[in-house]
Amino acid sequence: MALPVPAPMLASAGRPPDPPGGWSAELKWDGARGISRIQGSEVRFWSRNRRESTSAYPEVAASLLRVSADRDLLLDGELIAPDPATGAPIFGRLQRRMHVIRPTTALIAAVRVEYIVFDVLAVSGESVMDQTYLARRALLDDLELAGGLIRVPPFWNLAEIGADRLLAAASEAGMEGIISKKLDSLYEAGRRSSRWIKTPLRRTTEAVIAGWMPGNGANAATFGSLVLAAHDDKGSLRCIGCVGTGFSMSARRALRGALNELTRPTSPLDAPAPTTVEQSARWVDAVLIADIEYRELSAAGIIRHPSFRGIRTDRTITEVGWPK
DNA sequence: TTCCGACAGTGGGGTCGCAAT
DNA sequence: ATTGCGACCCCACTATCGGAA
Repeated sequence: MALPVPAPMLASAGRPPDPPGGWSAELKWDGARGISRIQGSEVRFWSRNRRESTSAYPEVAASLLRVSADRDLLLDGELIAPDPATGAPIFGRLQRRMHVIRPTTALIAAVRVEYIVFDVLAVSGESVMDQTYLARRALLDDLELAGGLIRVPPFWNLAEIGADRLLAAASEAGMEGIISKKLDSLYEAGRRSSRWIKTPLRRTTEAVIAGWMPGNGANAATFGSLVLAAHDDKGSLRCIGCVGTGFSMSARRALRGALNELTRPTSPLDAPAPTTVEQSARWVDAVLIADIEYRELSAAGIIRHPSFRGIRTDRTITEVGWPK
């Protein structure tokens, strides 16, 4: 009988382990998690939430079938869409494929998808999740799956390569960070484990607080998120997104008090914000400056994965330039 | 009839705060 | 004191459906 498809093991966030002895490290791929099962001539994919996604990636399934050579396998990895120019995975590109149930051949040709296999969970129908990561990686290498749209990524001994060096290399290659994995750890299906630690590369910027969005539940009395803005290269104050995380409850209350004093009826921005913001925002005078941490700027100039770090008092709003 | 906007669904993610350990 | 998990948030993209053009 087929093994039930496990939910993937998840990494907790944090700095790379120190001391680094007994840990491996690899690059973090910006894509969508994919558990795959090869059984006879059938290949199927499941997402992080165990929703089947096979039909979205028919060409990847075909490629995986060719390299699997009739072995019964359960694999864990990441589906990515590389930038044709640099090879670095671009999440936005993958999104053009992710939700398309029956992609046309034109779409498949336009947006190449690759499967990065970084773990093996079962061989010949037998679970290997109770083997160590080091042992599973050895098994994975023996399977010789690389080829076509299938890649088996390298991993390093963290103590030998050094976290700082690998992070710098990740940044250089346009990757989203690194993942450290304890070499003797077992596969903890469905759990966010401290034996896998993801260290994303993040940037910081300053942003003008232009308003706030109402909150729900515990945040109904304060705010849901802050509307952020910055000056573009022409000096216009434009919305760069909203931040709704990173505040303690006491910071939320204090900020809401300060925002009440600054209320104004109209937007302080020089250009309209995105529709959803325009519809619900409560505007304030543009005088407060927030420290923001984020992953990257989207194509539309909106910060992705923002979190609030604090209020800056040593700057004036004219100094707040476009995030880099 | 065609086009567009709003909305839901699914993917990715970050934190806080409290209960359980 | 630490850890796990639920409850809040964030952005982007596609699919869908109803109403406007």
